[in-house]
Amino acid sequence: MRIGELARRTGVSVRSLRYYEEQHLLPAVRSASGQRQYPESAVGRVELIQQLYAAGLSSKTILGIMPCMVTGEVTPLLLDRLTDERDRIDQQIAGLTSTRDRLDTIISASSDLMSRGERCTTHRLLPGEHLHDLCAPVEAAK
Amino acid sequence: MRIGELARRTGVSVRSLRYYEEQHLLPAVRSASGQRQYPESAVGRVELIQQLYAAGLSSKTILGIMPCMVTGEVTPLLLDRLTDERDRIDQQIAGLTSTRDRLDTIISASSDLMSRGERCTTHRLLPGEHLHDLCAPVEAAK
DNA sequence: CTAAAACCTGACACTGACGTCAGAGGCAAC
DNA sequence: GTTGCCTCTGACGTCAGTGTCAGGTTTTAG
Repeated sequence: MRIGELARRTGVSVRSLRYYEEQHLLPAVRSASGQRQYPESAVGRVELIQQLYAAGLSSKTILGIMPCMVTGEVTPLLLDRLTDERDRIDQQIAGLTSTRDRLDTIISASSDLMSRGERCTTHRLLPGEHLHDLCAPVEAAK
Repeated sequence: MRIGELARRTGVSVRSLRYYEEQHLLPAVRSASGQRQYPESAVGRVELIQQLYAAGLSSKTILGIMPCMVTGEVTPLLLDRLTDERDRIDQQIAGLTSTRDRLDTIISASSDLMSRGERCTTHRLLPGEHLHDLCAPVEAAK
């Protein structure tokens, strides 16, 4: 398969695929004329790369854990890296969940109040202060 | 409070605080000599900004939803924005969870095998292919 | 055979949230 | 006053992943 088809099938730009090769994430065999040739398995590999990118891993980090997916051997070092990343993602999820809940609280309270025709002006968003304390411009400091 | 203290108390760099002001996320009152003065409430505000940044919101997006936290009035438009962001975060969490599970599967299986002194060489990472299919360099294509 | 479409390399542009540096002024302690 | 730390503005640097363009070769369709 050539690069254009792989791009179409994965929804990833040709430019990105070349970049992945540059980062040694997606090796490609070259035809006599120098064109990149990919096997079927490249589709899944690109999707894996995209997923890891979406999870906030850098190309260097992906490269670091790729060997275990390439050779199928999981050394203790690789296992450590995988565990580190998993834990990082767990933390990220925790943070996102907390942010989500915070937004959700506002959304529920607001739509609740709005449905009763009231204006939400006193709901606490930040600990220890009321909404209007956040009004710009910030007033005189201590 | 001056910028240095705010930086220390929030763990955010002075540069970032100035950047937040530039983005109209964190207004500051100026002393006669031009130095920024922040009220106590700025601490919570900075933390909120950081949390939203961590959730992947851009400064423009944060600015877009900030009014409801500033004026305390939640217009239907703002409610829409909040809901959009909450939904986006939900999707992000879903993606991360799936990635996490994927890593976790590898981790469990590998440590399992390693504890039995075996080498993990056939565990399926990508649908339809075995690990060693991912070996670089990729072999001849169709 | 020829034109269009796809591919190649190399390079520069861009975005966003900062880091960093230069040069200048402000402020408290001694 | 002067020493030393804090702050100011302005500007350029960084990083990662991509977009985009130029100028040239290869493949494919008619």
